[in-house]
Amino acid sequence: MDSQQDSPTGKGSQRARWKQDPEGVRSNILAVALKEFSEHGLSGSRIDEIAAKTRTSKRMIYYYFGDKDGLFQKVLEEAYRHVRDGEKELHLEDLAPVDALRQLVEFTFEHHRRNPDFIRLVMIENIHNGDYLRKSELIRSLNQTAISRIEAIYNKGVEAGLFRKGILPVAIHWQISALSFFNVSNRMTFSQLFGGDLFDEKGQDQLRRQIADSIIRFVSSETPA
Amino acid sequence: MDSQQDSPTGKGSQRARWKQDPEGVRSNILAVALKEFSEHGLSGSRIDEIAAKTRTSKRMIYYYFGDKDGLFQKVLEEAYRHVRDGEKELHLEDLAPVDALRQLVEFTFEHHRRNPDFIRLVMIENIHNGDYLRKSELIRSLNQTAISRIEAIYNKGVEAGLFRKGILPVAIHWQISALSFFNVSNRMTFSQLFGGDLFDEKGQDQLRRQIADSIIRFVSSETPA
DNA sequence: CCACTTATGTACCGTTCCGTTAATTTGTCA
DNA sequence: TGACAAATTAACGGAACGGTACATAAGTGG
Repeated sequence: MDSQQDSPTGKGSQRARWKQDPEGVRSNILAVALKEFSEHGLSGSRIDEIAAKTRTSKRMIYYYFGDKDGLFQKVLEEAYRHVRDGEKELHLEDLAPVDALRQLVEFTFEHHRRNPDFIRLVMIENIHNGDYLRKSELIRSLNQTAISRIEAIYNKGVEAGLFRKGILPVAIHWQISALSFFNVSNRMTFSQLFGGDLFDEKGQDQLRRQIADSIIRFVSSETPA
Repeated sequence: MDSQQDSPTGKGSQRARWKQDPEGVRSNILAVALKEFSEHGLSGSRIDEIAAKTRTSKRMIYYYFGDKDGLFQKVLEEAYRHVRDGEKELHLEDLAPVDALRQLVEFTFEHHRRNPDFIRLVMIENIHNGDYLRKSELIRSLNQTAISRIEAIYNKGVEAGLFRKGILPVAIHWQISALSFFNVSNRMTFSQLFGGDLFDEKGQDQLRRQIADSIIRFVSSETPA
């Protein structure tokens, strides 16, 4: 969720020191809209409010994105891309299966934790029955790597006799996602109902290790130390 | 989310065959509003639309609930009460720790699955930073039983040498909630990104057993059969 | 430097939507 | 049965909001 200062169209931009800056305006709108949507939801956000926080005018939003739905659609796509990009920092190829899995779980946990805007956007998208995701070819293509990454680790672990057979990689991914996602999505209500101890810095460290343990135990053929 | 047919004020009602029916109207509004809010969110819902689906008029909503926020507040409280009531069916006292825990997990999983409206309401409440929950004295009081129920099972398990020490009951509850909640809350996006196999009847049966296994393994001192 | 496309700002329109005003009907109880 | 409170209806006001019309500036290619 940084971007934005690269106004004069970053990509090998031949045209420097311009007054007009389509790409910059576009991405500025997207950044503001992401924040606004993730804060207030789709119908809770106001186009006028978004426009006001932009460096440009309301007219530009309609010029580039057509309407409110179109804007939300693009915001969602941009957010998915940004988050999936972040996951590329992860390199697990030469780790032992158990270490790789622990690494993956803890990374996912932290990654979600650092991107609450994205999480909230996905919550909102789920409230809208995934309608905007459905319309996006782009996004579906970004996600199969998550499964194959797990599959590689899992298969390696099974071959080494460390993991038990018969678990679907997608089920492992589901469980990792669930725990990492819930940690952000339901923080507000959970901490109000059951106290905030799990969510301060120390609590989160414990939780992160704990869910990594949990996932490892889940797939292990024996109890891990 | 049944209720509602008990119009002539259910509670040992002395006044039968009435034309006016305050309690009936009130609960009819709440039922319609629950559905509407859980479907469209707080700002996405229209008071006029709710009123239209009611057996009464818009004015009555304001008469009984003040404004939109007040209505949402009461809907939330009502939903929590209803769901917590449903949990009273559960009796685990005389089961062995492992069986009790499995029972509790599978029950929670199914219970969430059967109450998607409630789940969606909680998602919405989280998007609004838990503001409405915060204002409700009522709700907080309903929830401590969830923790003590787990604590009883866990302590029994530890004493019997079946469970390992050093886990917080609230962390166990957190994990059960996360898995059961995510299963409903993120169904739309998850199934679109990774396929729907986990969510048909067979997939859900497997998932339910699987997460029960997972929780049990998590607390166990040894690998379970 | 001119014709044409792309980008941007201003002012405005029609509708939706929350909430209210004012009056009426229904029931209570002394 | 009549005074008073509770419940309910119909119609409306006014602000908020999504979207557009129109004018114009900035940039491009010939």
